Amino acid sequence: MFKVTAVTKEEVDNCPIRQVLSQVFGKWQMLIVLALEDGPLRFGELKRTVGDITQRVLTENLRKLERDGYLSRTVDPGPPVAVSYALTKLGEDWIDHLKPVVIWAAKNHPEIAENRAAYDAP
Amino acid sequence: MFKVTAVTKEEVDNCPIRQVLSQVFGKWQMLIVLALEDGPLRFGELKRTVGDITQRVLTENLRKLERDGYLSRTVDPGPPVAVSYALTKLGEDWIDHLKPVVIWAAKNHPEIAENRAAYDAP
DNA sequence: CAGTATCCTTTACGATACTG
DNA sequence: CAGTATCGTAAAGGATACTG
Repeated sequence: MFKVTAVTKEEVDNCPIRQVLSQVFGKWQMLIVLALEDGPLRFGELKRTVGDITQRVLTENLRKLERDGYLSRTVDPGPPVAVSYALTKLGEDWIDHLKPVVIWAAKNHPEIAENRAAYDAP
Repeated sequence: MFKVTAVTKEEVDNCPIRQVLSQVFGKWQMLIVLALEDGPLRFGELKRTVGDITQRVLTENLRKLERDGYLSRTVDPGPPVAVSYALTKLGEDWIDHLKPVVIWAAKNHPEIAENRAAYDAP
C-alpha cells in the first residue's frame, strides 16, 4: 500500500516515515508529548514529569517538536521568567493517533519480552 | 492516562515506549516491516525494495525484528542458499496498528513541512 | 545469495558547569 | 527558572571488502 522503495532524493523527501515520523520517534519525543497530554507544563515541571532527562536534551527535543508544530512555547517574562509548553492542534491530533500504538505496545510488552528471552537463551 | 514518569529502573523497564517502541522506531525498522506487508521476501529482494540500505544495516535490523518476534527467518539450503523473511502474527498485528500512524504522517506531511520552513525562515 | 568483517562518520545522548 | 556552553560517550548508520 505504501511505497517504501526509495532510491532517489525525491522519493526520500516524499516518504512520510523518513520525513515526519523519524522526528517524533526518538528516545524522548513521545514521552514529552504524552507528558503534555493533560495540559500545559512549564519547563521544570516537564523535566520532573519525564524524570530522567537532562536539561540539555529536554531543550533540544522541545525545539524539534516546536519546529514541527506539535507544541507551542509561551514566555511570561517575570521576573522570574516562566516558560510553558502546550500541545497545538497538530500535537493533540498526533497524540490521538499515537496512543493506540502505545496501548498496543503495553499490551504486547510481555510477549515481546518472552520472544527476546527465547531468542537470547542458548 | 499513561505514566511516563520514570526515575527508577523498574519504571523504565515497564514503560512500553522505552521497551517496545524504541526497537521498532529506528530509521529502518518500519520500512522493513512495511516492505513485508504483501508477503515474504528474500534478503536481496528486501534490500532492493527498501532501496538505500546497506547489507550490514539490513542484517542488523532484521535480527532485531526477528528477536522481538515481528518476523521469521526461513533458510532453504540450496545451493544456492535462499533465505526468506516473513511477518509473524505479531508482525501483522503490529503493522495493522502502525499503518494508521503512517497514513496520518503522510496526510500531515505538507503542514509539517510548512511549519519547519516557517520556523527556520528568518 | 546472504551474509561477515573492518573501519569510519554522524547523531543522539549524558554529565557538569555556568548565566540572564 | 529556563536555559546555554562544553566536553565526552555510545549507539546507529555508511562504505567497502571479503566469504561459505
